Amino acid sequence: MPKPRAWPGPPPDDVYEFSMDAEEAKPLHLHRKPLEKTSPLSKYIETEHQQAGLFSLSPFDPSLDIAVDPQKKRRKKCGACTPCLRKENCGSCANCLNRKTGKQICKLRKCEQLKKRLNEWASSPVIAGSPDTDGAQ
DNA sequence: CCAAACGTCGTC
DNA sequence: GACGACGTTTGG
Repeated sequence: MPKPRAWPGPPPDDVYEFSMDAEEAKPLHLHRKPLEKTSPLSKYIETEHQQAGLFSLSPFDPSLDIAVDPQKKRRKKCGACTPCLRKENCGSCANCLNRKTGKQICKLRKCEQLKKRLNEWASSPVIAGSPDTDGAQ
């Protein structure tokens, strides 16, 4: 078994079952922009800051977002944690030294949220700022 | 199209 | 359990 792995790709999802409404059935353009097209990083960060410190409840239902493909949707940096605030890479960590092969962001810039597993992150009721010294596990 | 970065699997 | 490597996704 050279490289069995799990699935080399997604299952037979050659077609989607969503209703092809005239409004959404627009031509697939030339690129693949599923959703969130007009979301500048700056705007995104601002939103995160607000949600992280000003709003306890999300303005939108996160369930709808993950309902699309929770296991395939890639998360983005929160932009509010210390690592995210870092603008330059350290250039000394393994990721920086092996960025070409490792293809990963500098360890010092790795978002606290992304460090957690998708399951843990999805289970977290709050957004960062909760180290929780209870050590539940 | 390319570079950067995330997600998952394999190995130590 | 942590780290490394590779594939894939995402943004410019």
